[in-house]
Amino acid sequence: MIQELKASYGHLFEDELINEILQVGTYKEVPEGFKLMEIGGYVKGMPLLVSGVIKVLREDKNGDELLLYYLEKGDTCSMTMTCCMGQTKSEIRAIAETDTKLIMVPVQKMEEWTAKYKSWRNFVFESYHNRLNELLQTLDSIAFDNMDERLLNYLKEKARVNDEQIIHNTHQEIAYELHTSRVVVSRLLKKLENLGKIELHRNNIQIIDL
Amino acid sequence: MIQELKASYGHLFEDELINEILQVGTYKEVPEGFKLMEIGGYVKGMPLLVSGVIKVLREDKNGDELLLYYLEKGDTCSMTMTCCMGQTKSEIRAIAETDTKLIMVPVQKMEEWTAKYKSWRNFVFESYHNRLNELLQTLDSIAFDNMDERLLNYLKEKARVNDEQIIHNTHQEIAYELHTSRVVVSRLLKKLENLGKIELHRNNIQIIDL
DNA sequence: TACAATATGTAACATAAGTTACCGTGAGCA
DNA sequence: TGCTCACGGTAACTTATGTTACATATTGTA
Repeated sequence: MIQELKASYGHLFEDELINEILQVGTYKEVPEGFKLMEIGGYVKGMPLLVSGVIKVLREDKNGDELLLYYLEKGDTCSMTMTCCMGQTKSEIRAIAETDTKLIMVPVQKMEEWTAKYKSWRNFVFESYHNRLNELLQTLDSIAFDNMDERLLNYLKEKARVNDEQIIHNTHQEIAYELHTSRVVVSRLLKKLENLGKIELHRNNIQIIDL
Repeated sequence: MIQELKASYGHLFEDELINEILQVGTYKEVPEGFKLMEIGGYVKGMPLLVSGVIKVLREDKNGDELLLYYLEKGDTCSMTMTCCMGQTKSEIRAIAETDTKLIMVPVQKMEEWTAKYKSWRNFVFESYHNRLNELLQTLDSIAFDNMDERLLNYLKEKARVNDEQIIHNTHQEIAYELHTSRVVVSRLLKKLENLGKIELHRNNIQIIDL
């Protein structure tokens, strides 16, 4: 755990803080698809992402989903932080997009360290900053872009976070995360294929040139 | 200024912090329509809202706007906070919805007080929490609701923050904040009038029963 | 009063997206 | 092998929203 921590957070945190994290934090490995946080659930700890990707989702009245953003190495979940402080329930769902390694820190420490460590304060504020901006970008995309642009962004982001030129998802799964229907996704994907930007295969999409 | 501050924040902050704010803060009154923050602008201070309402807007590629949420008495602008810390530019525009009284605090103090005062930490975190949740609600509305529902929510919110049953806006202004066209707003407003929920007049809308 | 500017009403049409229905294909399994 | 099922392709249609155009009404003001 110590190497993992230092590799991802060593440049951010002073040694003393690293040591505190080692003492109270618990190391966790979760597989792809693992549900780390459910809507309405209470938050027991704050996750420090060491490797892997976590997707953060929002749910509508009918139980359908919408992808908000991804968390990556070095990130933490701001939603979790706010929930910790206020003792309120989670507003979002978090699911491991890939196999993921993380360190869970008890919520009480969070406030303590904010007073004690400047590096921790910076980390927390920067984290909020990043998350707010990601949320704004998602909002932009939904408010201002047509579905074809949103789909394009989705494919780009997905390829980026997974570091792969093949998207391993069915049209139905993509439709779900974009909060639209499978038919619409198939239609737009076919357009992209005709433009030579992608190649469609069963259960996966090969990215040619986005 | 001291009465204003104590009235709005006295129950939140300890006396010592109140005194510090009085020493370094500057009291400001701005009229309706005053632009407090522009997109791309750098942030000089953090606003503590004493009275009035501030609307926070996002801009698209064409320069058109979208209302994100309102700030009210006791609120502060999380975006500002994150910008202060990171020395980055503003992602949003903030405009006084009504005549507004506020106290501006220099950005350096922000970090200092986070270490020093537990009440300030709580305030900052709660503020983030509220803003994140408001942003999520806005996103829900845009992603999941039809325009008629969004319009209804808009009218309700507007009536609430201004504490008035009459909305003093043209259809064009409403369309602008909802990021749609005037014709669409007129159409949907007329529907609401036919349902007996509102009465339409020139330059204002009387709310009957939303 | 006459005029210009602004606000609103409304029709007619265009387009993006959602919906339903049905088909063929390929993968996995009995 | 043959069956089932998930996946993807596509047509046909509906609906919400955006667009263009024009009429009418109100307000302020020269």
